[in-house]
Amino acid sequence: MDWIEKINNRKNSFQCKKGQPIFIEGSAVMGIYFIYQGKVKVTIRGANNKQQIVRLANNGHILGHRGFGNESYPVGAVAMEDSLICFIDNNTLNETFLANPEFTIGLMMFYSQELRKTEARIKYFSQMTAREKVIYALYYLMETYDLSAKKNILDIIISRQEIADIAGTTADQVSRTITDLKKEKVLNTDEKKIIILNSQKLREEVHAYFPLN
Amino acid sequence: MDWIEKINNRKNSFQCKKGQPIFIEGSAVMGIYFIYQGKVKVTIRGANNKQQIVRLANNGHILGHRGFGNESYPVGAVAMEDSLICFIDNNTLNETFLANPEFTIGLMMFYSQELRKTEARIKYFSQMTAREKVIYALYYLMETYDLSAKKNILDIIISRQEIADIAGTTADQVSRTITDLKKEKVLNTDEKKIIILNSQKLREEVHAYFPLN
DNA sequence: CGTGCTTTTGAATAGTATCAAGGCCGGTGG
DNA sequence: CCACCGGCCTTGATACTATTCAAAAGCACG
Repeated sequence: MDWIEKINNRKNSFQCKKGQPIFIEGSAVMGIYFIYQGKVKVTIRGANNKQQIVRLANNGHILGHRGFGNESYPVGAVAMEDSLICFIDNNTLNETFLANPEFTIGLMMFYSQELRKTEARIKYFSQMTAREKVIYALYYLMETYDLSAKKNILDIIISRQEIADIAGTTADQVSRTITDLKKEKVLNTDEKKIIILNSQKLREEVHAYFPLN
Repeated sequence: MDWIEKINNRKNSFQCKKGQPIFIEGSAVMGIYFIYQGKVKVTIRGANNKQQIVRLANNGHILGHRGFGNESYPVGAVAMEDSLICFIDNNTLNETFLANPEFTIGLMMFYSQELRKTEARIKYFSQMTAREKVIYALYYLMETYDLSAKKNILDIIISRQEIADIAGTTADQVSRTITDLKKEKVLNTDEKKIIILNSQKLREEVHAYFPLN
């Protein structure tokens, strides 16, 4: 995505430390954000403050776009590691839209794809078993935060509870499933990091839910 | 939504009978559709061809926008009653985007809101009980297809299975829940139509999942 | 007046969340 | 250096919920 370059002259970036919020659910929309460098989780609160991770974001990804056209952000964003964030205020954004229709179309295509992915996730949540949900969460982590080429290590430190918040289940179930997967030699853990031994097996188990291939 | 007027000069409409597909999941994207008059369900196939309704659409709503920027539609659309559909092909659409930036921005805002709604639904699916899911599905039906003013009748003929496909549960559970709600005097059924007796009660039960109020 | 489809209801089963206890590890303070 | 503490992870037992299967009733249709 080359949006960052297009708006680079107006950049207004800041540092965000691990665990620190970038913007808070329900707060007023000031503009949108891009991640220069870092890892961010986008969350939404449910009943009894149970939180659900609706998206994971990586370098170059956009944040806060759900607030566009609304007064407040429907979701919150929290840095999962020290991150460098670029902020673009509403005025700059609107100017860019009118001056550069192709930029607008590009952003619209991004929305279209996000919508597509999100609706696919609804299917997963309503039809998968707990085991499948956990596997899908791991698969999602693998896709978003590339495995380090050499050792298939998931390059992120993430708690069981956070995996559960992605999968839509409990930390207990995540732990059980990971234990099972270790016994089946599908993955291994080392110092809080997850090592994928058999990504093919993971793919097969959730494969039935994907459209086509 | 006044998009229809803006593109009215290029209109290309056709009739679609109940149960008939408007476009099919996985088929090539030709353009987008608007509903002049009718009721449409947007569905996505899951494992073992279990289908999930991701959205219900009514007069004036847009269809097929998920395909934008992709080769094939990720979802399918089927008429739930005889409907009049307006089709706009890709070329016309692209011309309109470049010629009319405000139209593009308007459509982008629509995407933003759809994304917002869809992500909220993920929360429902991962945290609600079966009873709550059914109530939410009824609530969704009420919001989308206005209750006929006089008698609080849901103006749509819909099977238990279809309600289950919205709620993400089974037809059995829908039947049980509806029976319970009848005993609780919350609703009643009459000749396949659902009559809401106590919409306040319905709202209260799913209320805890909504952001703010 | 059958035939087939949907709805309803019951019973058995499987799956999941919850609760509780124990283990592991890192940090803190004596 | 050791003891303690708190957080996170793991694992077992339990209770509950939901799905599945099966059967019967209702209904539309030819």
